[in-house]
Parts: sequence; C-alpha cells; structure tokens
Amino acid sequence: MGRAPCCEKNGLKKGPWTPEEDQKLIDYIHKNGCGNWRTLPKNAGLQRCGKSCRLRWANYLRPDIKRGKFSSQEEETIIQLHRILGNKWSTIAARIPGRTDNEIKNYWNTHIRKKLVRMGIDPVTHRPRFDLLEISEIPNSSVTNEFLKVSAFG
DNA sequence: AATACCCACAACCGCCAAGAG
DNA sequence: CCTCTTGGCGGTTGTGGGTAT
Repeated sequence: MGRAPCCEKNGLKKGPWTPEEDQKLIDYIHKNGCGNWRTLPKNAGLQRCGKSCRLRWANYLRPDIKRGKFSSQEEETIIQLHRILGNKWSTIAARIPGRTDNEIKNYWNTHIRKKLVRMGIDPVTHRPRFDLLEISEIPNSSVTNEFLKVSAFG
C-alpha cells in the first residue's frame, strides 16, 4: 500500500479547477509572486495543496502560454528534439516558446506518437519498423511481405 | 433518440534531486 | 555526512465532449 496522496490530508480539494479558484490564484500571484507553493494556498484562500496550485499556474494560468493548435513547424521541432533527447519533456519545452512540458507531452502521446507509428517509425528510436506499419500502407510486393513476416514474427 | 464507444486533455501520483539545517 | 522538506519531472488516468452504432 502506497502513502496517501498529499491532497487527502486535511480534506483539500482535487480535480478540475473552477473559474473562481483560478481567479484567486491569479490575483494572489499578481500581488505576491509565486515564492512558496506550500504556504500559497492558505494565504490565497484556496482549499488546494501547493502542488495542485503550482501545476495549475505552470500549465494553464501563466500569462506566457501560447495555447491552441501546434503549428507544423512546432511539431517538426518536437520530433527532432525528441529524437535527440527522448522523453525529456521539460528540456524540449524550454526550446519551444509558449508551450509547457505537459502540453508537449500530451501532444506527443495523443498525436505525434500515433502518427509516427502509422508511418512505420518507432516513436522511441525514431527508426523505421515495418512491423508497426498499417497493412493499408504496406507496399504490395512479395519482397516487403517476406520482410514483414520476419520482422513481425521472427 | 438512446446508448456505447473513443479520444484529447487537465490534473493526478510517485519518485527523485536539490537545498537547508 | 545524514535527514527532512519542497519543487519539479515524467508516466498515467479520469472525465467530458464528440462520434459512431
């Protein structure tokens, strides 16, 4: 049995943030900055743990977040950085202005990874993998068919 | 129209590194 | 050194809104 999640102590709130909570957090940080996350919720009048506040600010409320659809340029940059860095999301995010590590990680997992797999590229190694190709995208030749048998079942 | 299914995203959790004492 | 606290990171998932049956 693992230890209790931090928010369950003291009956602190979990789950989606309400607009009222967002506003409290924004107001507080505008006045005081974001120095001490542990004491912030109490001072700002929020029934949240510091971790939850930090995450909400860093990934959603911070004023320098771009939001919205990723451009194809951004997508290409993410793929190239991931090829070099692997799942170092915060390092990747530091190279992509206005995007958070969480946002990039989500985008990778829900869009890019699947896209690479569909193209027959291993999303971990970034190398071709015929056993990941969708059948419809496999060239119809006996040579590739033989290759597939070997790489998928060998 | 009703229900089942899917998927994207916000937010969670556990772990660990850094810093203070 | 060691221990404790805190913030930051990466993996994972619950949920809600959209789509298919």
